[in-house]
Amino acid sequence: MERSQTLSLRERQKEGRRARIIAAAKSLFVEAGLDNITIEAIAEIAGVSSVTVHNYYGTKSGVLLALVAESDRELLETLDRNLAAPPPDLVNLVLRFFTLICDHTLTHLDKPVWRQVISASISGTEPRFSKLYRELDHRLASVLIREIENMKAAGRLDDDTNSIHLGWALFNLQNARFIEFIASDSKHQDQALRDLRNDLNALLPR
Amino acid sequence: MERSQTLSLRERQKEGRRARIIAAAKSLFVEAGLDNITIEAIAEIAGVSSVTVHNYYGTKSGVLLALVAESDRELLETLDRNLAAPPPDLVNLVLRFFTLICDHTLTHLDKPVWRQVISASISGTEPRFSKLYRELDHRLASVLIREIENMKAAGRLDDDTNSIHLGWALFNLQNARFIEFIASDSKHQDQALRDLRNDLNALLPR
DNA sequence: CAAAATTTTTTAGTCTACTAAAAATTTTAC
DNA sequence: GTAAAATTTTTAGTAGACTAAAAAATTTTG
Repeated sequence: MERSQTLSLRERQKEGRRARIIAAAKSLFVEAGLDNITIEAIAEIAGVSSVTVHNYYGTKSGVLLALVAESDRELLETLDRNLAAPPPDLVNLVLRFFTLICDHTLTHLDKPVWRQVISASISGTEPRFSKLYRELDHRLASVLIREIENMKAAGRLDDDTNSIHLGWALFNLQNARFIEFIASDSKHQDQALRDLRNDLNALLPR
Repeated sequence: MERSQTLSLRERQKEGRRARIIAAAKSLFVEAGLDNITIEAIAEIAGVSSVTVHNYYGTKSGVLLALVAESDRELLETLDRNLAAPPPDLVNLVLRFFTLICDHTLTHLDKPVWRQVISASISGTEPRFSKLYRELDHRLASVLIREIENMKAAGRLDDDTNSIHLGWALFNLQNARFIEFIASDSKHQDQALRDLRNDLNALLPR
């Protein structure tokens, strides 16, 4: 709050509007779902005009994108913090990774909203969405790859393992279960975890 | 054309309109993309009013759904026909499976349209879409599971392999690469195939 | 062939995202 | 404090999905 020297009044006001808009959108989206919310409603709660929302974020999906970008930053921090003590084996590494991701996503937004996010990332209508998601996937896979290399260095994994290929394979596997988890309201997280464990046990040599 | 006894004139006309609508939609979707096509345009080419299109299919996504349902039926037939001679090992089974799916999807619709399909199946806005997709995934995974059991019966696979778990794991793995393939215009099918091969080699014991 | 039943079309209208331009407001710079 | 610059709001409008009800057309039925 003491940085009035670096940011002009105008910039601070803009920042404030931005923050108010995504805060309003977040609560409304979770409350009623993306499709049932109008830009008008967001604008009203944020105390700006609907045209301003458009000028700031372009489209309704643009607002959602901003929401998600924020959440992504935190997820990567969370992973770095909580994967610190590396699990003893591959299966538990992936299960832990999966659990952290599920926990994180649900504390920020709910399933219906995440569905819209994943949906938008695939549809390609909003190229920024696709880009953001590709980048996030890359960063997440990198976390797994890093951990695999740590395990290799610690002698807990065969030396001729290809960390990059294995990392991506495991990421894709858990991501499929993540999407399945998000796509269905009735799918519980512990069930998804069991399914993933079955996947891993069926594939990996013991 | 000789079944005027079983189908009344009215039913045949309805059938005809239905067929004309999805044929019109198919060509228009591929030509210009879902978002750039209006119901009006579909109706005009099909020779009906726009209200009729709504009455028949509900929403624009509903039209797309009908298109996809048709394609699904054919895909399952194709798989049954072409997987007849079972490949010698797991990796080649999955690679073949993947190739058949990619080939089939691209002969029917193009990537932009398939993106909308996958996107709609996840968004959950159109519950029928999600349902159709869950069912298709189930059937596709069942094909893999069946082939795995054949391999087990032929002694080419360990007897204590859990076919169901392994089948789903492999399906999810190839499906992740399929979605990646569809999501990006620049991703070529042979590159996707190489990626999938790397996934499989990294995971499966040799 | 005429009445009844069915279905489509026409008509009219709502809703909301999104856009462009003019008008009003507010910050900034001197 | 005032002129200039930046930014928001107001205003006005387009487009297209979707809906409801009345009107028109067509098939079916006896």
